[in-house]
Amino acid sequence: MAGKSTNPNFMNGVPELLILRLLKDREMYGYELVQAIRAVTRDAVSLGEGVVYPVLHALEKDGALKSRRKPVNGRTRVYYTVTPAGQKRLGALVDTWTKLNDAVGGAIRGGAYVAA
Amino acid sequence: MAGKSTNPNFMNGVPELLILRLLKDREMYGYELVQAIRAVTRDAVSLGEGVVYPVLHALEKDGALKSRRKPVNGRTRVYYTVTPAGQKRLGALVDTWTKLNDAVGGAIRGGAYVAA
DNA sequence: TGCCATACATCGTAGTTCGAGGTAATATGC
DNA sequence: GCATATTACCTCGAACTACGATGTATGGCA
Repeated sequence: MAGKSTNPNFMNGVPELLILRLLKDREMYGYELVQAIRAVTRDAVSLGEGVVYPVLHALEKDGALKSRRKPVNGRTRVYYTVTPAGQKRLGALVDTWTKLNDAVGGAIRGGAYVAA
Repeated sequence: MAGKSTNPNFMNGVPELLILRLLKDREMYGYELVQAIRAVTRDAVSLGEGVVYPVLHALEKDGALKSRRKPVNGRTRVYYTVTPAGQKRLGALVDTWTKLNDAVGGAIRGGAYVAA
């Protein structure tokens, strides 16, 4: 119920945010994203392929991403780029994240609840 | 799929953290917590009773909280306090939250991945 | 008396994330 | 030439959270 030795439960929504953010800088493919996320968060966040691919598909279906297939060395890679809708979505995500962050951070530090 | 007009999806695990944090300062009852959370986060986080009560029950079942019933003006309130186990759990939660926060914050701002 | 706030609680639904597993092709080591 | 690891895609079932709706009951107020 509490003891899941994998990623913590604050993770919800974070994969989507991270993926959009990384793709904003440059075109990438799924397998590459998996490693890029580990690298950019210095292993603090480690998403498996079973997380990344479904998010990618969902985002594309929602029109936030566009994909193109590109054969490289016989293997086929699916590269993703962020659409304008995706940029907007990323902006909203970052905004919400920041707000929530301030609120929770304040609660952790501030503690004191001044009753009416 | 994306358009949920309620709380964002970063919320996972946050209710538990917030509840433990508030109860660490002083004994409180469920209904009070619902409002305290709104107050302390300045409405950035708004948890319904359908969120707070189940979390309270789960935490007590896990030994992180202790409860006592106290009649006030004919109504019965269930007051909760944090156990040593709960304190430890809160500590771990805050730690994890902070780490994740740094990682995601860095990814949002930094963009570029600076190896070692 | 009717209504709202207090105060507890549970249920079904919806959405995420996770690990495990499955398919292929290329590169590497022996 | 052959086994293994790496690259690269993908899907599935299980588990968990969080949510709104709903239900019960009491006290205060008009």
